[in-house]
Amino acid sequence: MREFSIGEVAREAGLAASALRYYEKAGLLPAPPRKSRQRRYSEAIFGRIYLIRLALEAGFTIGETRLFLSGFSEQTPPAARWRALAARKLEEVNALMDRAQRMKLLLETSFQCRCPRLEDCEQFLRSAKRRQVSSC
Amino acid sequence: MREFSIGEVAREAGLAASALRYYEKAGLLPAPPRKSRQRRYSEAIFGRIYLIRLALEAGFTIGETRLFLSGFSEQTPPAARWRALAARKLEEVNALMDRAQRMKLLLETSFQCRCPRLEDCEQFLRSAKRRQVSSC
DNA sequence: CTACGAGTTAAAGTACGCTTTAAGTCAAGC
DNA sequence: GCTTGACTTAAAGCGTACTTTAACTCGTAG
Repeated sequence: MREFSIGEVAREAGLAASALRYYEKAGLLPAPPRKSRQRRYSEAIFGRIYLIRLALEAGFTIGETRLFLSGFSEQTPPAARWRALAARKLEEVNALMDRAQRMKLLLETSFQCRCPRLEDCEQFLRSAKRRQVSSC
Repeated sequence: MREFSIGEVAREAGLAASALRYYEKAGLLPAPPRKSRQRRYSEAIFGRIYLIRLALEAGFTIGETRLFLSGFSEQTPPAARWRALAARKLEEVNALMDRAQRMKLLLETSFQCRCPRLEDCEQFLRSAKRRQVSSC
């Protein structure tokens, strides 16, 4: 099986080598064997990185991602710890989606608003929240 | 019209006084008149704060929020600058909603996954992305 | 007069996810 | 032997949105 240097892994995974070292320090990646001090990764690293990116891009923090990864290896089926985290995180996701919704509404309604004064627009936005669309 | 100290405003708005001073420094809030060095706010401050929180909670940065606020006062209708910002921001919102979706999917599918080994779960999650739900 | 509570400032600290820097190690090519 | 390029480390830096700290100024109550 092929071995990869940190630079190769970084290139293939689309990350900076420094990010990989950071993940290792943070306990997201295992410390790989070395050849004359340099890290040698096996193909398996890419799967791990995929999971890490999935979690991080999904909005998990580093700590949560570590928990996420260890949630699988420590117990079968996924630990209660991970389930609790997932439940808590689902609430956050819902808040996130609300936020995105509000953001969209803010953008769209203030885009529509032709009020000359800020104070009027404030009313416009407040009522847009309630009535979705109105006149100003 | 009643006047408010920074502490009163903070209490009513549910913010820290330090946050209000921070907003002022950042150009989000106008520098209010002083009474023996202390800030005295009028009722109008609450509307302004409402807009600021709306924008910040919607995911705007401080700089964007400043632009958002000044977008109204400088021109009528809202400046081209603000429109450009809004358009750019709408793309970000869409990315945000995608992210929230992915997050939800990750949480739900990994919640369902009973794989003993991380590597299997990786496959599970990968395929979940394509097929939405499958067996593992 | 003195102590208290609330306000003032500039500057430093916080958390997160990295990146950048400085200084050094190592194998390969000329 | 020397340069080149990729790697190594620890530590500092970055951007965002604030908070905290330290040292100070007030007005009021006792």
